[in-house]
Amino acid sequence: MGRGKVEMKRIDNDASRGVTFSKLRAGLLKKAHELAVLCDAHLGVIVFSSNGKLFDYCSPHTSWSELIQRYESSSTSSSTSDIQLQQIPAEIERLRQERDHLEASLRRLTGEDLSSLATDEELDDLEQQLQSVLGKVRQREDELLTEQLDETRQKVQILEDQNSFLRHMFDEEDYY
Amino acid sequence: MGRGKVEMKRIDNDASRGVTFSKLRAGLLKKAHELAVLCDAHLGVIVFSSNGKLFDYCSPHTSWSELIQRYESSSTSSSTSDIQLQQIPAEIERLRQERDHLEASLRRLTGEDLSSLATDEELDDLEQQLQSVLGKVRQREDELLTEQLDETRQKVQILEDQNSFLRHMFDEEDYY
DNA sequence: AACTATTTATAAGA
DNA sequence: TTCTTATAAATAGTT
Repeated sequence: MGRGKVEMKRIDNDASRGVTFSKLRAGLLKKAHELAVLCDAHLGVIVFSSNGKLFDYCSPHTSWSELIQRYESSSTSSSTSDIQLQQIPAEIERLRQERDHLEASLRRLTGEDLSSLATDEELDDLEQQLQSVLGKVRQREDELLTEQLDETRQKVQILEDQNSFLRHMFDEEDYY
Repeated sequence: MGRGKVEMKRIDNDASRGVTFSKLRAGLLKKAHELAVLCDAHLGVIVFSSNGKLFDYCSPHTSWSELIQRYESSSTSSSTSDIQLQQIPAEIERLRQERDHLEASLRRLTGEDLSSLATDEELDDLEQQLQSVLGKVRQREDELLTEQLDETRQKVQILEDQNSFLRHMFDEEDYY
């Protein structure tokens, strides 16, 4: 990509290898981010330059320990005999599934992923649910307003009493 | 890159997200290989699709255990070499917090915990959000109806054609 | 799974 | 190093 093609082999010249490294590394991490965001993938990239400097990327809502654990459980069948250690990954997997499920519910409820609701009936249910929540919200707003009105009325009452008292005192003073 | 720009947000449609995932994943791994070969870098990429399938790349003359070890010693000053055991409790904690946060968001959005929204303004924001989702849902319902109408009209067209053809055949038969 | 109109990445030059 | 620009490459929408 650029003014000319490049052969797929190590760039000999030290300086241009460094420059190209910076450019390609930036491009790679950007692409990684795009894949993560657009496709909702969990991913990570680790890069060491030829002189040992580290660069890395990890998708949102992901961590390297998650990636490495999932990698190991996907690619190898562990033969560890330690029961406690074996139960930890199960707990992690349970939490991940719970999280993924909650994320999906949230997306549905915020209308971010309506395409997963294919039928009239499902959409109708969601509409009902939203209407019901909207009703609750409005009711809560009413309550809040009523409370505020009550408070304010009480204040008015107190102030009127004070006012009347002061006026009375003032009137009495006039007699002297 | 392509016929149109794409917003940097999760692709809602399941099918196109899958297609895009395949394309972008292939691109990412190719770029990773270019960086490794051209610039003599040691690098690795791990990708999990949103439905949990694993893909990975590791540069030539490199292994994941090497990358992880170097990553550990580059990014932390810890001398323990087992990244997994060290980070498991943190990972569990991270997932729990993420889950709790999602649960809280969901409760707010379903109106189960409106008492946590104390001010008029917060309630108003929620009302706005719900209205907006409701709008999207109704729009989606309309789309669905329109699609169904189109399909049905096409069926009518096809049946009318067949009908007319059959009628024609029948008429011709009468001549004999 | 192919095709192409476009967008994006980047090699070379300044 | 950073900016520019011509060109190669990737890919979004389409078939």
